[in-house]
Amino acid sequence: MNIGEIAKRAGVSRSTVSYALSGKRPVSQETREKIQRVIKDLGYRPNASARALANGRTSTIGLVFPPAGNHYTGMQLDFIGSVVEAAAAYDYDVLLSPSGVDSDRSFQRLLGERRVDGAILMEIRLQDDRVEHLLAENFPYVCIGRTARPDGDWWVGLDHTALTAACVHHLADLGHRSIAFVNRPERLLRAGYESAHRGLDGFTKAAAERGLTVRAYTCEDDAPSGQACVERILHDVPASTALVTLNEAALGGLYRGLAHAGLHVPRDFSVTGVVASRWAETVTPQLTAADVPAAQMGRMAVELLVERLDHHDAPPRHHLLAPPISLRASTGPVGTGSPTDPHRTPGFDSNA
Amino acid sequence: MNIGEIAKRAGVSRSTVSYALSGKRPVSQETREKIQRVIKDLGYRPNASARALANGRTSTIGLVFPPAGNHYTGMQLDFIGSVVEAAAAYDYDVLLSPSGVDSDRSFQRLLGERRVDGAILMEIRLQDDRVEHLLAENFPYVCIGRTARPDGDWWVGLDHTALTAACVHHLADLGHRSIAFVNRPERLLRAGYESAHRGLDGFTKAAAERGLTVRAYTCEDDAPSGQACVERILHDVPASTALVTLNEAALGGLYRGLAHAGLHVPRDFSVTGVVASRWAETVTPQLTAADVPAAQMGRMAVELLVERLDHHDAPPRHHLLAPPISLRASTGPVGTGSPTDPHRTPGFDSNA
DNA sequence: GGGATTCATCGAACCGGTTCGCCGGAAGTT
DNA sequence: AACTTCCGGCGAACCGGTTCGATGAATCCC
Repeated sequence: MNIGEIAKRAGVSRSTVSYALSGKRPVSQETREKIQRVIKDLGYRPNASARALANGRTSTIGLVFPPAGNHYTGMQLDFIGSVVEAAAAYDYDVLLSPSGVDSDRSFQRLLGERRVDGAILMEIRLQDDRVEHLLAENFPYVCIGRTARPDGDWWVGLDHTALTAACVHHLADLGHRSIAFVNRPERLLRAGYESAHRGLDGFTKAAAERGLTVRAYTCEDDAPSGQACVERILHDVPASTALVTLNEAALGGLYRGLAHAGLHVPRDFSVTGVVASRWAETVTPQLTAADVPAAQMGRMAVELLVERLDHHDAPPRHHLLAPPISLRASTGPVGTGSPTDPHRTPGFDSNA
Repeated sequence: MNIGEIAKRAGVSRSTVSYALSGKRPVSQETREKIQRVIKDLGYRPNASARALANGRTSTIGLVFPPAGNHYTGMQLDFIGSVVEAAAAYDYDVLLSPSGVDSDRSFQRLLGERRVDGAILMEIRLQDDRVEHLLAENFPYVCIGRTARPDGDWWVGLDHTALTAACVHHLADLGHRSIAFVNRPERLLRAGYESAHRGLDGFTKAAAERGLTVRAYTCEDDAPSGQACVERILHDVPASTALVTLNEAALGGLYRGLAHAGLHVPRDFSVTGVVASRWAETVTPQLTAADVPAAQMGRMAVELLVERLDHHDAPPRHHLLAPPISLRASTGPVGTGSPTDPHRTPGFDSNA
């Protein structure tokens, strides 16, 4: 069922069918209606590959995000969902590419073989070879996150530096003097993930400003690691009374670790960080956090990309977001009781 | 940069370049090397649209899942991740389509315009018009979930009936006599989502067998709704001592609701259900649950689809999974104390 | 040494759309 | 009546690959 078949049955040429569909040249009322009737009867839809080949656009955007194996976080889910939804509104499909680096086969497929018109990159690194590559190729893209040189680039990002600093100030204002930082996995920090780096920077600087005792940890993206991380924190600095985290996936484990140590949140120990509100509200007590507006960021990324695709010479644009801290229930003033004096029996989780 | 350019620079015809690349006809060592050198120098990669047009296959599979707006669950994330990863192993890309029903524009784009070679459908309904449509069109697909008529169909699914029944028996064995069921949102139940229906069936039948007092609830896919749901449960049947849930996204809220009511899990109240292990381990105490092997299911779905694509006349296959209940820490024998006698102060979550 | 075989390569057609240039006839102008 | 203008539609070329049949040279066999 192709355009030739439609043309034949409508008794016109292929080009006339094409013009009737695209409207790029006038077609008489009469023939247009005849063509549309045939199309409807046969349930014809133009072949996407042929169309893409002819006009050089696939109407597809690539969403590049690191591979699984390790875990996905809920925030990534929010990004994916909002990107897909926003793209649909602009009549774009979304192709998923699980690539962390330039050299990935998947990345080459997507771009080299022109499967997509443009790309949205997630999990940006400060030095990101994917970005360098796209820049060199002049391939349209938008980053969710920003590299070390964000000027003249297309991105939508969070001001992690400001956000973690705000968390520190919030805790310092409540009287906390010894605070831990729970980062993303060490592997990601080493690889130069921007959120991990900028978050750590903001934390460190703000802590120095306030003269706090701090210690930074890395933690895998899962609950058991979060629990283990809290154990390390309390072992290293038993006087710790609060933590700031970027690690959404470990959050449940952090809470569990504190509960096992007999520490009540927020009475004995405060927890805050940078987390999507949807997940911050999942834990009990609900997390006081800088809410990551993941859905909004996904939408914005699509909007920027569409703009870039529509106007090939549009000047670079970006959005830097710094949402305020939402006060929920996981932070409070430093308690008077010793944190090693549990208010309830540790180890109530019998098979831990 | 196309195949003609490569041919010209290598001093051969276009067809020779094509054969050198595909290996479908022998090409002399000498010319092959020359061609490969030129290709490498120019960084050539064949255009995917042209290739798709010529050989009628896009090397892309569609992943059809309901739109956002409502929330995505973690389980869906696991499916998406594992499908993408498995597809990559077979050299397929994954195109996301946020469509719940046949009539969605996105669905029509994907299939009618032949953007994909096959589709994987998520969130199956007992009567699913998408499945009917694909069946009628003889379009290759695999369902994650099964319709009311699963015979002769391609799918990988969970035996929700058996799983919820197992949860009931587990609780009954522990002495629970009054159990609540927390289902997915009412909208989904009405729409005929298979997990919601089969899960409810299994729950109801097993409860009848064991002569238990039960009550079933629907609950939106988020924490606040979970909390509200627990309040309803305790209001309706104060003597309830356990619940079974299919609602992963509400889990955190269910726990919070119990905590607010002063009920300790598992001493005063047991919780179990059907949840991916990754999320079951997030909550404290960790959830005793039938672990949804989402990653495995995603892989299997891709394998089935690839088989179907490779052998167009392959007989229908499916996998029905019924993972055992993983005993963690959220269920226990019915306590001796009255459940309305809190062991700790309710409302400790100060801004709830 | 001539006919059959093998091998590497080429040219042309095709996949299913889009787009450009052109043409024939009706309408409008003087 | 002859000349321009306008409109609707047609045919051919093109996008960038794949694939089939044919061709010519080298090799083999009796």
